[in-house]
Amino acid sequence: MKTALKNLFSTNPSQNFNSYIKKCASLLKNFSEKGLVTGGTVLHCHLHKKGIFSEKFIAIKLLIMYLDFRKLDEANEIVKEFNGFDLVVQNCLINANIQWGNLAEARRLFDQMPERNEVTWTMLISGLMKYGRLQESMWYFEMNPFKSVVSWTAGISGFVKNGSSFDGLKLFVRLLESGVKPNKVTFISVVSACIQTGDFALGMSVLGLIVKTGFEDNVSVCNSLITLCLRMREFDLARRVFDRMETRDVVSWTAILDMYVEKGDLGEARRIFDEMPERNEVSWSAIIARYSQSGDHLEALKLFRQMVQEGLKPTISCFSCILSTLASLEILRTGRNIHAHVKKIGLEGDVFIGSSLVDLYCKCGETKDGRLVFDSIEKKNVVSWNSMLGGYSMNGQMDEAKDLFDNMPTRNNVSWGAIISGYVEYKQFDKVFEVFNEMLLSGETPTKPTFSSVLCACASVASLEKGKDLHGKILKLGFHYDVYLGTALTDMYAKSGDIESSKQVFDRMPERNEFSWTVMIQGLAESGFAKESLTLFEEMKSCTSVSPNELMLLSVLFACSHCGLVDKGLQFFGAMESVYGIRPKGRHYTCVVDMLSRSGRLYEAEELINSMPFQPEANALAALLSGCKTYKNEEIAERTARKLGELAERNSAGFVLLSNIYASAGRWIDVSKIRKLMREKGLKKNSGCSWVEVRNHVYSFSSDDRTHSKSAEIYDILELLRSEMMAP
DNA sequence: GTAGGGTTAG
Repeated sequence: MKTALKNLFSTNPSQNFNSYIKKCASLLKNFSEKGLVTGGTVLHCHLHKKGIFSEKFIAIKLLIMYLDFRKLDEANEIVKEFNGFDLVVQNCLINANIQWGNLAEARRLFDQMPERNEVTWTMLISGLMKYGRLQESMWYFEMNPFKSVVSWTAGISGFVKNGSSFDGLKLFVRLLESGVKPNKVTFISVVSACIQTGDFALGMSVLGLIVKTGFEDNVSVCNSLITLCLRMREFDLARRVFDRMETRDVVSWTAILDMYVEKGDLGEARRIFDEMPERNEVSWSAIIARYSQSGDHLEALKLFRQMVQEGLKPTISCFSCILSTLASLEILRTGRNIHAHVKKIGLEGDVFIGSSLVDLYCKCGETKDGRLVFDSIEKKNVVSWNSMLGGYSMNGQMDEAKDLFDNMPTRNNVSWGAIISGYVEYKQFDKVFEVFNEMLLSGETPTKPTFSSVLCACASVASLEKGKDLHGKILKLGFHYDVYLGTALTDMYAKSGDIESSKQVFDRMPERNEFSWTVMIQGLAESGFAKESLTLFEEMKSCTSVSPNELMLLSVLFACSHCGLVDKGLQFFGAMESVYGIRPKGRHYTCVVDMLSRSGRLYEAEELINSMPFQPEANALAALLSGCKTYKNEEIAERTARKLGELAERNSAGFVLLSNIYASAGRWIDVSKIRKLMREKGLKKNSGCSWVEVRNHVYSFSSDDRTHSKSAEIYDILELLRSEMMAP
């Protein structure tokens, strides 16, 4: 900005007046577009000093600039110079009012004008279209005595932008009949109408017309043709159009970049991006968005920083994309900075940015901040509602989530999925099935992730019946080829005790990932097929590139423990850190302690506990104690019980185990002492629970309360049964 | 040739 101004100030206006004026005009336009208020004001002062201000050409540019900046006093000064009744000046004022949304004022100005021209009419037509007032706009269109190609195009593109492509195309036919020649802008709008209707044949006949009228060499028309081919997934044709273009602009390059992005060829897209002669915000947005979507959040963040460093202003979509990247990485600090920046430039209420901010705050656990942003979004859409709903749901605020869900203006399958996944995550399984059934009744088709969460619920309550039902629905939709759903089905069958079906689903999966192998190895181990589990683990290691994880190794240790392969188990345990790079957790130690204790290797078990770098789980001590009981080792039992007592001070599991051990030894006085201690400390044992399934509804029962809605009746019947049984 | 219509990303 500074250099441009300096250049201008150093040239003498009288030398080449016309080019000087042109330079001023283009600078003013530039300042206006980029919002550079200072630059504009400085140039205005300069022109005033030189006395060039009276040039109408310049004065209009200044007026537009001040209107853009909303500097009304300055704008009024200029209007006064013209006594206020110049046609062009009036047109500028009408346009400004339309941009600001003051349609009534724009119409008032229009009505009181002594004469109007083509531009006056067109501005009103396109202005009304912009605000979706199609009928009014068409009324003015028909009244317009001038009807140049620009007003025809304003009408066509207005329809297209409002999603009424068909009306747009009808208007285009009328244009052809009227004898007015369409121009490049008309064709661009018409092509975009073809894209919207998805009618490729129509697109091709428009292409024919474009060639016939000689617009096939126009850069912008070709750009829109490339987009048409892309949307119709005619990638080769798109590439051909691109290749035969003589000149290409940044839009052409971005369109072809988008083609590779669309094809999922991120490598080629990146190559194009690096080779592009020029890049703008949209090109950057395209590549950043794709890195973010494909999960390479760090690369997306890197590119975003680079973009800002190169002095480009991120667009709304770019902000929203980078906010969602930050959400995935859970980087709240940077997110808050961007939030502050977005607020400063007045974009906080934007629906895209707002929804991303809601998501960011919720993913970082700050639902309150998320709610504040949500409430500030001006025109909420279903995505914003879903972000807030998902936010509550993922943070376990199910009451808030349900409340929001019930009050949503519109729901889609993502909304249903969000609330269901919350119920699954927070183990309210009866709610899961209730809401899922409601969803099916409403006619909504569940998404793959939704099926996956409901299957997880089936696995958790071991409901084979529901699981099979879901399997059927998944087959019908052709979702069974999906890795995640295949894995979820494998897990569901294994956890519901149908290990054969589980293995069958696993074997038929066209593709397996780390999770698929994990659930199958775990399923086999926990269903008592220890040898098969170990064989599968070996198969995975030798045939795939999947590397063992924490859970798999736990299953492997569990399997070894259950088929008495103590030394093999110890070998795996030893290899965990050195070979697989996984530091053993408490549960791995517990499993090995259990394995040693069961086989009577009590001293080794005790030694392992003592060598642990952190506190053992209460279960590890209990396993050792139970081994001591089996192999009658009073000495170790004594020491272990003391340790368990110490542990019990801090955690209820220890207390429960200790009291169980006392109970099995018949030491009832100690048992009641412990129970009393637990009550005093406010520790509560998680009570056991069982359930029955009646007509698609799961009823759960627990020992310590009467939560069932019909518990009074149930107890009455129990009493009745008891008296029946006692009767002689 | 000062005011009005268009294409790329989400």
